[in-house]
Amino acid sequence: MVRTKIKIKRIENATTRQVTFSKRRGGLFKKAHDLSVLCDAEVAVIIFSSKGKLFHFGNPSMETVLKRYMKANGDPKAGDNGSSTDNVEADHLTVFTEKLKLLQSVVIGDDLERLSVRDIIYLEQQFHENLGRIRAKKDELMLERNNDLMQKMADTRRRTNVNTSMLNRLADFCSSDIIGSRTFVENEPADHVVGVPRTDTSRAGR
Amino acid sequence: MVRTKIKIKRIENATTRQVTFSKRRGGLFKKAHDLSVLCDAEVAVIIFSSKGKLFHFGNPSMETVLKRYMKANGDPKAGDNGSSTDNVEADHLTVFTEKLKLLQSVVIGDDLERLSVRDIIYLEQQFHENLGRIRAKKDELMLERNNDLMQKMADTRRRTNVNTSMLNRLADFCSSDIIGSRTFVENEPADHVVGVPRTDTSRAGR
DNA sequence: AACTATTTATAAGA
DNA sequence: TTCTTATAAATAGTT
Repeated sequence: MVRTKIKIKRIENATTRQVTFSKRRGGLFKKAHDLSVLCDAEVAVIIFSSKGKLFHFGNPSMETVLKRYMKANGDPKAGDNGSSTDNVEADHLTVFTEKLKLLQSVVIGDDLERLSVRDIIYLEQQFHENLGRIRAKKDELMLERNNDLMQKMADTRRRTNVNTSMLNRLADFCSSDIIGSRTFVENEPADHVVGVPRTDTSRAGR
Repeated sequence: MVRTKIKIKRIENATTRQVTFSKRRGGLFKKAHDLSVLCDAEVAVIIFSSKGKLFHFGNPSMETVLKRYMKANGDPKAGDNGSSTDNVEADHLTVFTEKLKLLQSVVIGDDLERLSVRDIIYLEQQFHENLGRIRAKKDELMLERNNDLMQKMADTRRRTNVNTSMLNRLADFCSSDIIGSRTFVENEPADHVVGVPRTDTSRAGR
């Protein structure tokens, strides 16, 4: 985000992690507060630090929001509650995160320790195939996006050139016998084109 | 925040409020996710829109964080109930199968269609890293297994040789002057050794 | 804790 | 809704 861009992955250095936690916790609470005020929403945020310390924010209050959540979503332990567990639309990022987490747990957890050679070869194959699909999809997306960009640049250049030629004609017309012919330069060379960035599937092993 | 700075107070225009809600909800979930990953924290966010619709985010899961919150903070209504359903350790093979199924759904399902370029690059990275771990683990396992095998073969050969030499001595003793010296052949050449199969981690990126 | 150089989030407009 | 863009806000690394 700032002096340098960082990857969203666990910060290894404990001090840095603690500082970042403190800063971002404050930021998250502020965002939660702003959202609840601006949009008249009820919001609760619960955070446990890696050392187990609890922080929370609730508007109008933790209890209000949690009770409402239990009612809407079904308290897992507190007995029944009519019907309404599936009208919840989980956020897309949540779904994505849930799946990734599970994926991590397959490999990071001790599952890997307990697998047989046959299982692990199967797992390797699954990951390999999926990686291929993901990369194909990525290339497709990036190519698409680049085509859009090139299209836009072409449009811009065309418009610019039209303007330039009009200006030139205007200049010719106005000043042909006063200061001689003076033309405006184009502000873009004709071959200023964005190439397709290399997505380079062969380099996979970074 | 942008084209103009706004005051943090309820947005009166309903359309604007709805649009802002949608944008900021996404932003809040992303920040919550980033915090949990970067700082190894457990985070839950619950949002009710002004029209009563529920949205939530939880890492590692809503339930995990909420239970922990109840325990830490004292659940106002549901009295404690230590250890009921969550200390059950499911069968290992079942867990593994479940996880693989979920893994499939990440990529085979239509999730892939809905991902942004950023998400997909992240996903690629995850798969790539995990594939590396899996291959390393596989190598380790296979090497280990091979060492075991070699050990066993060496033992067997040693025992065989001992037997052979005993038989030879017995034969010498019993028949030295009946049929002359006859020795038993060893049943294995000395350099019959199993090589380590190539598992080739350099091939990671295809 | 304060400082900034950057990145990220986002309000308004299309 | 989704995209674009100018600008505000958040924040990583540094002091």
